[in-house]
Amino acid sequence: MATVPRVPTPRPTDAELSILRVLWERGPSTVRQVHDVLGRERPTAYTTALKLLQIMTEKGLVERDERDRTHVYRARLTEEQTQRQLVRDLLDRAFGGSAAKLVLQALASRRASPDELREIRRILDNARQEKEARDDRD
Amino acid sequence: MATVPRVPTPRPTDAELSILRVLWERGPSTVRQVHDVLGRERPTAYTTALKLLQIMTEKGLVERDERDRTHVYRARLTEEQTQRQLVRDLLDRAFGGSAAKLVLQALASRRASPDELREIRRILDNARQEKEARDDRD
DNA sequence: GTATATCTACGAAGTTCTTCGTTGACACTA
DNA sequence: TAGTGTCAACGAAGAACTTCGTAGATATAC
Repeated sequence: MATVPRVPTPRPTDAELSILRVLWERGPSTVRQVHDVLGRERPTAYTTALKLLQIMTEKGLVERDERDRTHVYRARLTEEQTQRQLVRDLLDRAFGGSAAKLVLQALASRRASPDELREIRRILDNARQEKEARDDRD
Repeated sequence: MATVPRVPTPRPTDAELSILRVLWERGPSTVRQVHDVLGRERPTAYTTALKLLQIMTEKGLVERDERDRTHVYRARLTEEQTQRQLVRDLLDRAFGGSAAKLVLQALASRRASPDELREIRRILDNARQEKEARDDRD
């Protein structure tokens, strides 16, 4: 019986994030599968992926199914949850909590495509409508 | 004569970022001044700030004026440049390069104030106008 | 001038991060 | 069943990060 790690999951490190990306894309995976995907970008030893996944299990970043001899790992938080956590973290560490500044730099750092601009506009409209709904209700 | 590091400045660590925040706010500062500001949040030894600033000088994150016995440090990149770098980095590491997703999570992670929403709208309008200007020109 | 305070430089300890080799258990196959 | 391959576990090495103490130089105060 795996113990369920309490408390807030720590911010994933760079290597841990690269593993999470694989798990989000592939779904629950074995060490072998994770290692194979990572190896396409940058070859590393099998035990590197294994060790990382073991540590991530201790930290509560992933969960491990040990029923078979070959264990199966899956991300504990969704991609969106982790993204939100990372954004909040960056907001605090480097943007004084100003979401507007972060958006500004997001648009400046990489030219957003027209599709993306449309998408962002849609998000903003939704945010406004939600706010109006809240105001009407209150 | 201090050698000017030519490599791209590395991503600042957490402690380094907290020092950069002080330098951006105060402008060029001595170790003592940086240490005093940091100490208000979390007391540390004077030499901790000193060592950090020495390392940051080697990395090229800050520049040091050694003309006086008491050296004066200043951030090598502006706050905006660093923010852009950090956003780009996070975009690559966790968002598959999608600025729209990052904006979405920025709005979700911390309820943006009406002022901020207005500001973000303004930014978007500017982005659109710039694009139209480009299209007209081309 | 001597004592006191302040500054930089240096080294080192303790932690985390990343990588890998080795070992022993288990599975498959000829 | 002997040999080959795969797996998890473990330890350890090396780098980076963060913290601080000590030493030596220099300025300041009495």
